Amino acid sequence: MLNKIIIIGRLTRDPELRYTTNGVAVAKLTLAVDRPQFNKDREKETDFIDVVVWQKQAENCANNLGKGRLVAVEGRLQIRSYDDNQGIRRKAAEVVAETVKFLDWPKDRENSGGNAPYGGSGFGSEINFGGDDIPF
Amino acid sequence: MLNKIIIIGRLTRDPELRYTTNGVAVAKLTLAVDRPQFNKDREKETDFIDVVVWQKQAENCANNLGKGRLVAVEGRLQIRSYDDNQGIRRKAAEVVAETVKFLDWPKDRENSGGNAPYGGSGFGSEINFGGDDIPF
Amino acid sequence: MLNKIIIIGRLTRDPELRYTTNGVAVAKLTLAVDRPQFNKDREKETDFIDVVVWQKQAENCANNLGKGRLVAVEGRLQIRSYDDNQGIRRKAAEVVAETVKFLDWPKDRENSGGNAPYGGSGFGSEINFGGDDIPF
Amino acid sequence: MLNKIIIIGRLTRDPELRYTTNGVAVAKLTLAVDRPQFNKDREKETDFIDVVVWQKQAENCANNLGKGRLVAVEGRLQIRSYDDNQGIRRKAAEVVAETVKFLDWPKDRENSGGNAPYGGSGFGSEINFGGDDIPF
DNA sequence: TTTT
DNA sequence: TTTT
Repeated sequence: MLNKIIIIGRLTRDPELRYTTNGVAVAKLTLAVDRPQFNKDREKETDFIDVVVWQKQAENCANNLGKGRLVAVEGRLQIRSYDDNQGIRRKAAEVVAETVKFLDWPKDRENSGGNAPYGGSGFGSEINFGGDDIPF
Repeated sequence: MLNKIIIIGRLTRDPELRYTTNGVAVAKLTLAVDRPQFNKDREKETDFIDVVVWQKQAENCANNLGKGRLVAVEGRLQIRSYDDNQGIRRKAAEVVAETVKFLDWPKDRENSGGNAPYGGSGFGSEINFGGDDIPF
Repeated sequence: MLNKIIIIGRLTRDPELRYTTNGVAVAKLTLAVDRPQFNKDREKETDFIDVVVWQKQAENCANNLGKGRLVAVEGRLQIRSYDDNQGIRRKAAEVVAETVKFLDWPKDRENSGGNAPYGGSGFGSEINFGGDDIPF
Repeated sequence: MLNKIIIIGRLTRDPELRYTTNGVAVAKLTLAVDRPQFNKDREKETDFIDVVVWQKQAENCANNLGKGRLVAVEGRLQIRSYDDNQGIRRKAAEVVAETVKFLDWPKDRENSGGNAPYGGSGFGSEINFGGDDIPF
């Protein structure tokens, strides 16, 4: 019904860009997301979260991001099932990115992984009606 | 940079449907969102949040929702400036809905405000590539 | 840095309640979260997401929820590493719940997994139980 | 029922720190949150969002943030009603912060508005100060 | 396997 | 102005 995740973290490595057999770009990132550290005595804990980015955003990430970069990812949590090389059913979790924002761009020049996957928006669509105002 | 809100609440009244001069449907909902009540002695507190829904989703809401219905809204917080009837600059806050989910539909037959504002998606786009698998 | 997920879905089975060796209650839920279906021809796709709930909320869930119930979970995505029975390093993904809301309670009498930020959990509290592991 | 907002933006001015009559620290920030710009021809649009931060986090923000700084705020949208100086009922919208993350700290030394869920705030803590009002 |  |  609803599945929304927002994470901020740093890339543990450069993005990995591939293309599907249909020629669609897809990039894989891994984000290190530190957990809040309430107890200074305990060692730092980190979740390493795989992120999948599609299409133009994938190429933007591949071209503009690298290991160590800070990003915000908004997307959904996807649980994939697959059979490993011994034929055992395994599950893989990854975040399918809707948007990727670059947070530590030098001097913050405008910076995002490229929204609008279809040339459309999905969001903020109301700003595309040629200046229509809300009639209330 | 990022502006994402998710609220669950009940409609305080029936949706109000209008059309812009360009013929675009837009609905206005008000949601009563109860705050968590930590202290049973204190009276219940509620935020009444205005929600704006566009296009096909607007008509879906107008046709299917009514006062008292429970919905989940995902969108962004928009702060609009306007001049009141005395010429004083005022601010209005509203949530511009990206998606509206109907949560108390009888028997939960599939139920949403209608996504895909442009026929495109904006989200979950990766499921539209004709069955392409992630090549990792 | 930031790790926030919100999902709405139905329990695929009754909650499983256990206690850590330190006596802390922990419940495990699995949620079926349907993906938005843009193409009516494709079959419905669903993510099955494991959710871990701690303390009083865990007992509330165990006492009040059952298979098929609709809930909203807010929490964080946790990636755990472990060695399987062949000594191979595996990863498990689960949502650690901050709050669980019951959405289809009969007549919607007040309904939540039990918040109680003071002395209760708030968020991430589960990481402070002296090293208790999830007993599943 | 559920009310969660996450915004990333820059402070339009230095934080304003005050204390309630009960001695509780509260800071007010205003964030400029740029909307995604799908159409390069249209001028940039920005939402200016008021944020209220309580307790230790308020002092952390006042001591460490200034105009122009980039932050991520997680919290809830609060709609307050009040009477203006002409006795007219007005509404004010603000985000009550649960956490504030500093995103452009020099060299990213550890950096947050101060979480501390225990004895600290967690979420919604601001509603437990014996009726203290926001002193702005 | 991991980032600052 | 307000929902269960």
